[in-house]
Amino acid sequence: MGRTSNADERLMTAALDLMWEESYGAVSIDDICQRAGVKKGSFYYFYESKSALAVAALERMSQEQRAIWDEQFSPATPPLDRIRARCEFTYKKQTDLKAKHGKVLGCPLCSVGSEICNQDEQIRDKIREICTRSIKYWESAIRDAQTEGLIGPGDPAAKARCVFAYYEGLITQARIYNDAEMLRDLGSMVLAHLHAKEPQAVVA
Amino acid sequence: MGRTSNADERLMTAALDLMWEESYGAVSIDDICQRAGVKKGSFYYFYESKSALAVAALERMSQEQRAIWDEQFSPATPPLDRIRARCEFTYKKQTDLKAKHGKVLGCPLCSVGSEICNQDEQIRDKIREICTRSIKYWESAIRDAQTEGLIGPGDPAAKARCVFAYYEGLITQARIYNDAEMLRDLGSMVLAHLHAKEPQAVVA
DNA sequence: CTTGAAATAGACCGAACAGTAAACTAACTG
DNA sequence: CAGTTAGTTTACTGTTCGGTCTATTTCAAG
Repeated sequence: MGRTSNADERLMTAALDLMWEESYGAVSIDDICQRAGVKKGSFYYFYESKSALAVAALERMSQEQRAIWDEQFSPATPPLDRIRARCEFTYKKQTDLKAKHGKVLGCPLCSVGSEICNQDEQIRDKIREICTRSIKYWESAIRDAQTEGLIGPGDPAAKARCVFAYYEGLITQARIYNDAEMLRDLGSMVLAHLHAKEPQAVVA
Repeated sequence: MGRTSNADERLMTAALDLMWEESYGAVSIDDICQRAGVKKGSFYYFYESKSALAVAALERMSQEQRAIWDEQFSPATPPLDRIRARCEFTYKKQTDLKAKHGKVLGCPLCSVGSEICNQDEQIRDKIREICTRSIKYWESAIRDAQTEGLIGPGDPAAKARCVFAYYEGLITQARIYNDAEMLRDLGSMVLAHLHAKEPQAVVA
């Protein structure tokens, strides 16, 4: 009944893209509407605020990425290979984004999260939720690696939080310095961080 | 000749505080003027824009911190102790900031840098400059530690960038999760990252 | 004490902003 | 095809924003 629309999805796409490229605060509702090809009236028909749209857009992104994460961190894959796969994917993705936008965009969880965590509770909570969810992938890989004796002992959850901080920290540096090549050896760097025995044990 | 004023310094203080607490984009010139007790006319007498003020405020902060860095990373101190001192200082500072503001504020270089690096070239360049400068402290400590055989070989500059990314990444996580206790063992975590032989080799 | 430079005050402007209201259009449903 | 519902459009509001302008105040040097 009634006419159909995908304006809500176009708005999510536009909002995520814009706040990823620039920042949450630098993007106005008018900007989002313009990029999405949606009029302001329709915006408020679907979302009550920019904040609500951001929450929806982040959750959608998280769900879209889920299959990729599940594949990369498949228990059928040797645990350290999972980490390497994730890191190589990230390097490739940041490289592609730079080719497309001329800028390294980094990770919106980190850039937007750090920007709004003291301003907007809804977005902050959603980002925390997504981060916590993704740390579970790292944690599981670390636990499996420990079981196989590939890395040393110690609380896998704590190690996962550290690896996540390192991983996101490097991506953030790549954004600030606009240099995707800082992520070329991301896999080796992360595995070295975990004290994993490595073919090349060079890069710190 | 003419009257004197410290309004320019009050503006720098207010601007840094506000964009540290919230974000660059969330703070208006009016907000800064109000907190500084300065009228808009005076603002534009001293600075040509919010961006110019931010650059000045960041540079001033960097200069004010310089003595602290020089002391913590004094070549008279054993290299790994320098790193530990810096990390303990950071933990204490973030704890104090949380007690004062009710929120973990993290590091403005990272939060503001990640926010505006694709928007404002002046601020971005200033932040890169300050980051690059502070990485030199880490690099020198790492090189000295290598000389003393405390950590393994490998390009000290690259290692320093990694440590910096890890250090800032952990601080960013503490901001997002509003949990200063994530930084309690910052020193041990950073030293473990560097594969330094440690009294307690537990935390990853 | 005078004079002029340094600094302040605050009114003002236009643009951009978030948000509203109501008329209008398209499509499915019976 | 008539009615209903979902979605769209546009014009409009009041506010906040960045930025300007000019009159005024303060102070220190001559």
